[in-house]
Amino acid sequence: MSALLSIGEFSRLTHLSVKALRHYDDVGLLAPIHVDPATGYRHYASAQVPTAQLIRRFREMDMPIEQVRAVLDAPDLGTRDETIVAHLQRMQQSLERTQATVASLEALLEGRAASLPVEFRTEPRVPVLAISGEVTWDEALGWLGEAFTELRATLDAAPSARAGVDSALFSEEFFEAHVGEVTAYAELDGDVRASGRSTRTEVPAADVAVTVHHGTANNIDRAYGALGTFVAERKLGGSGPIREHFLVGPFDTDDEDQLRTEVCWPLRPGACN
Amino acid sequence: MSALLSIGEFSRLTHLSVKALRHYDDVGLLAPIHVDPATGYRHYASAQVPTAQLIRRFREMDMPIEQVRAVLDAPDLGTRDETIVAHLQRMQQSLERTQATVASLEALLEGRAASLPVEFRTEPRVPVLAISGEVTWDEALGWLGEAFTELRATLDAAPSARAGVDSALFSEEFFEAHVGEVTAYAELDGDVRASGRSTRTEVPAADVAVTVHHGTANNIDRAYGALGTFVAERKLGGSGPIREHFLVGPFDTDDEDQLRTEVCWPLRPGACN
DNA sequence: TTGCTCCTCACGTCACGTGAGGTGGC
DNA sequence: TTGCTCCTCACGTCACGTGAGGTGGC
Repeated sequence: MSALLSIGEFSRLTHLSVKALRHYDDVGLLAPIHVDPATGYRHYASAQVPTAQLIRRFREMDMPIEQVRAVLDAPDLGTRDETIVAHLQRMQQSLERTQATVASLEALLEGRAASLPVEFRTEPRVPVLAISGEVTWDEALGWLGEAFTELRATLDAAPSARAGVDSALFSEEFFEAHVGEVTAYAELDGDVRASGRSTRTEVPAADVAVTVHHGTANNIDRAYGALGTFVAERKLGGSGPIREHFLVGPFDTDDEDQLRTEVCWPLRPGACN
Repeated sequence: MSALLSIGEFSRLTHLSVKALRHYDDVGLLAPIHVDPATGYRHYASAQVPTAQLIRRFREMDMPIEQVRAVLDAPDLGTRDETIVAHLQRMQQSLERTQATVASLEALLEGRAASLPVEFRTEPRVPVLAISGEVTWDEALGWLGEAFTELRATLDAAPSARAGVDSALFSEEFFEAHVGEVTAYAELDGDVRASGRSTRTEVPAADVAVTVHHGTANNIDRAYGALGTFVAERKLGGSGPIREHFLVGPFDTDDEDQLRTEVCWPLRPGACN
């Protein structure tokens, strides 16, 4: 009862272009039920129309082909729905990011410079509980959140051991290649037993220029720009990782406007003299 | 006063990767103010930081580089804001499309087949006022809207001349290549003077299978699938453009649920006997 | 027999990312 | 002098679109 359709007919039926159908065959997403061995002609079954319609809808939502395959191959409804919901959440987050970007755009377009007060400081060498890893730009916020959650769980065993706020080191490579070493850490005062990914180590001393960023991490480039410009124009720049101290972090408040992040820019040796 | 920065420093300052900065130089979006002729080393000015931050934000919203360039080069604030608003509207539309897609997904996932009643009909050859053009898939809805607006303006001069609802012909190529000839037309009863892009012509007779699609054009593939499957399984399929009659179209209602579109699938000669 | 449909390469698109292989500056 | 930073190709990615050049089916 299921009729055989040429690729052109199937295209008109499903609203997928012929080129797209050939591509879906090539990548094994939607293979015609029969291919003539002599001519290579593709023949689709009318029973494949619903699958094709699903594919078209998922691709219209920009779901990657690998994920479409995962949805189609899902062994049960729960798995399938999870994949779909995960994609929707990503779309939603993307929209929210765009909206936040638009909101932050106006100040930049009007040329309102973020004239941030800069101070100098010598950060001493301190013992810390730390988690390090190779992290990509896009996953950095999530990675930090998990790392601090883990550090906090470990520190709960010895609450008096913590001597500083959640902090992080970002390697130069992390900024320049958008993938590189990131270290989440908390300064220690007392003793604590490392567990999980966390290790006891030390953060070296450094002369730094410091400014405080107010608000969400999405706009922290403005503080970086102001701080880096300030340092560069005075020829004070050094090398080494950039530090951030989360004076008021996501664990402390749900109000993004209340967030406070200290950005510490490394100075060349002797810059503070 | 504006300091010179190496590409690495500028990267850390602006949060743009080194690779991205080189690319923006290659395409002429953000050129360093100085390039060492001997070594090829790029040197950026700290005064370029705000421009870089703008670029980063626009790219974060997935604005194409050509549009970012247009925004940066905008001769006045009005032009600039127009470009930005246009991009935001596209983002918004994309979101709305996704939401609509999600809504329509459930029926498909649950396998609820659209069991649409199909009837056969012989469409006679009729005189029409028509606008034709090569149209791409994505612009089709907008093109049809403009075409019908223009046809209606012309028909206003002779209101009694119209004999049918807004209709359209879609070439096979339009479905198979997602670009091809589309014709918007209205059947004529009396005389009318063609103007603008519109011409007086005729739509040929055709035996067709017909079903009525309820709701927005985004889901019309379901009617196509049901109708095309019906025709194919009975081996009735012919060639030629597919017709749509907008029984209740966007000019008639603002309620998407009220929309009614007749889809007419061409049959082979003699299929109606 | 003539178009027409379909086929398979091969390359282009977009905004970079990923190495490879090599040179100047401190 | 030794790394380190920076450089330029050349190619990969993703989901197709765009021809080019060629063959079977009605």
